[in-house]
Amino acid sequence: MIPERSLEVLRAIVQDYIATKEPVGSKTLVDRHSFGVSAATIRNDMALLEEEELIHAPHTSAGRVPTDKGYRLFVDRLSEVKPLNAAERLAIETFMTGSADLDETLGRTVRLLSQLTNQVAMVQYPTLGKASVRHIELIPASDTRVLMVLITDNGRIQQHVVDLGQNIDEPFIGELRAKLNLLLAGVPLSSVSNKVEGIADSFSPALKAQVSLIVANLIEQVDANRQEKIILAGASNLVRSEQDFPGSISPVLEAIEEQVILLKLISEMQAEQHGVSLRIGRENTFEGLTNASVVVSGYENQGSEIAKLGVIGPTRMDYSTNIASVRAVARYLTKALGN
Amino acid sequence: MIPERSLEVLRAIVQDYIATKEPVGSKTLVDRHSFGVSAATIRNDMALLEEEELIHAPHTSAGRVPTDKGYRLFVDRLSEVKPLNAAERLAIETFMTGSADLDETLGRTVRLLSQLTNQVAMVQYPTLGKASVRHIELIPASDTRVLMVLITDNGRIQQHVVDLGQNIDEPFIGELRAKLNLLLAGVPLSSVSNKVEGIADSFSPALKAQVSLIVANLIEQVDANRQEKIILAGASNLVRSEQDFPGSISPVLEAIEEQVILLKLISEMQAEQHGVSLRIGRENTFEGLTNASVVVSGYENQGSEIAKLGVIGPTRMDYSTNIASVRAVARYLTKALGN
DNA sequence: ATTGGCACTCAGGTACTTCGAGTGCTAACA
DNA sequence: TGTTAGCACTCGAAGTACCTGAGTGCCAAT
Repeated sequence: MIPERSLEVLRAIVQDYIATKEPVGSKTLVDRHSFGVSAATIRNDMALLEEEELIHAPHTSAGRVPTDKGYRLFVDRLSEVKPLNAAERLAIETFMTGSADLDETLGRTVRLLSQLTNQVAMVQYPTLGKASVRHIELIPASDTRVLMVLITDNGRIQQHVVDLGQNIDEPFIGELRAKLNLLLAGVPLSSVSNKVEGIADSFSPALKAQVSLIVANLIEQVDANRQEKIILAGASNLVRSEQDFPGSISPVLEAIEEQVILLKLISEMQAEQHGVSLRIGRENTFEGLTNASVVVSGYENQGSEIAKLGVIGPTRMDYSTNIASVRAVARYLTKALGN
Repeated sequence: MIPERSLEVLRAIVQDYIATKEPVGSKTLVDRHSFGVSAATIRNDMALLEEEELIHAPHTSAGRVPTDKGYRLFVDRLSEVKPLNAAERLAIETFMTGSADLDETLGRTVRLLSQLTNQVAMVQYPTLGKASVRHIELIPASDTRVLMVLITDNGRIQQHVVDLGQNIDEPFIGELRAKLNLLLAGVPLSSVSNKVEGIADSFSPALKAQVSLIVANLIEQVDANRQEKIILAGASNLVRSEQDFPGSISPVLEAIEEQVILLKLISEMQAEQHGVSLRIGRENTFEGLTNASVVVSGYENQGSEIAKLGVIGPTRMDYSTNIASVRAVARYLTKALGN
């Protein structure tokens, strides 16, 4: 068990290092904080912390820097989530009001989050996993093409154009639309492909090909929607904290440009405490993110989590405020989606 | 008038500098190229080029580097557009086939362009300026909300949800849909707001409020669509060429994250030769882009230019291949949109 | 357990030197 | 007139040496 004062020393090291970017030594520590003991005593504590691999000295005659493990202990046991100040709350309020459109709401959210944290912010589009079909619309969009619109009960709307390769028979389209809606209204997206299986059989042989085409597209669309999407903002913030990344930030930038990586990362992260999930440094198994930390929180609609949002930055980030910001933005977004 | 051989020297300097990233001196020049004259003669030519402000010496005892003006003369008069090699053409072909959806097509295009050029690539969404209405659809999306879909004759589809604040009367929606389509089919987007002006009067007073709401939303949507949009890819390429940006790349990244700046920039650029438009270094009046070059080309649908695409990189970029790539991708995109 | 004392380490800064690629100029040459 | 060889000069980059001081670990005393 690590004694109380040693943990206080760790907290002080993390805080000072985040604030100054400088490795922090025993002397600076005692006069910046009032421990009531001498520098030599602090040194003993530091030796203990080093043994526990919570801190680490870049070289013999330098101060100490927290390790990933040190940061982890800090956020889990030593840090408090800083409440946002009035200005920040105001920024959130004004940023989030007055947008009805999902695209715009999420766009604003991601920019807000990146401004608030000075990190790279990401927002995942709502997954359709638990959603069900509210309505399917088929609209002739040209001589041979039909626009298919899929509306889900969480308000998400997806559209896709299907080219039938032959002239459209409007009454047929109407009939198909009616049948599809009868069959699928209220059906969870996950069961759509089962439900529509035999539908082509109820049409005349001449039309079967067209029905199959449209149905195949519908299924593809439902599936494609499970393919999730992420939007980013504030990549330049990463460059500003470049010196925090040993080597180059290039791999980091590449990783965050690759949606697949981010989606995988996000999906692996389950809410821990405060409703926020963290990955610190090497806890990220992804090549290129081993010097980065990720802060993620879920946001909800109709009482269940539909997607996540968060920030990515150097391990030397201000966890307290970033966790607070991510959490607050997630809550406001949940609220905004409530309408 | 600058003599022929001096221009050849300039060409050699630009090419060598692009290839090596090193300021190029008279000696290296003569043994890399066969000018048939001595280094001293080349030095005389260089003195001339320096007087014309086409090249510039970073310091007294270093080689020369092209100025913005030098690059400009190079691309205007000395460079040939390199034809793409087989592998590149293949990459374009495979990348662009098999996507019907506009979003996906443009998404692929921008990634393709960034891969091809190793620069930051951008693609502007088609403007609706010259487009006209093909069809308007109104679909109840919940008890009180209506999904409005606007289809334009260039195949673009926009949707928006309107909350009527009261329960929906389906026959009324049907009537309004019919009237709107009768009135607006084939009408250019720019005239939509004029056309629909009096439409509310043809409905009973009880319904006027709802009609006005929907119409207002329609107009807003048409206008909002004139607000253009750009997608980017390959920001990490910028970081890889970081040393080409004196000071920091941070302002460059900020500039390209700011859609408004890019849109303004793009709109100012009119096609020059080869159908491609260039801005080199300080020709970009935007703060933060004064060390960057921009290569842009328009792409077309139905015979008229609908939007632009291009790349952004350091002034020390390979203009010949980048111009070729931008032009080729623009053409393929035009072709892909033809279907 | 805490502290003062002390020898030790080592990154980073400063000062100095060397090296060499590249220059501009001049005088000679074709 | 254009070209060339020769030469003195410049100056950044790289190497060397040295110093400084923040920080350390350890020990003996409290």
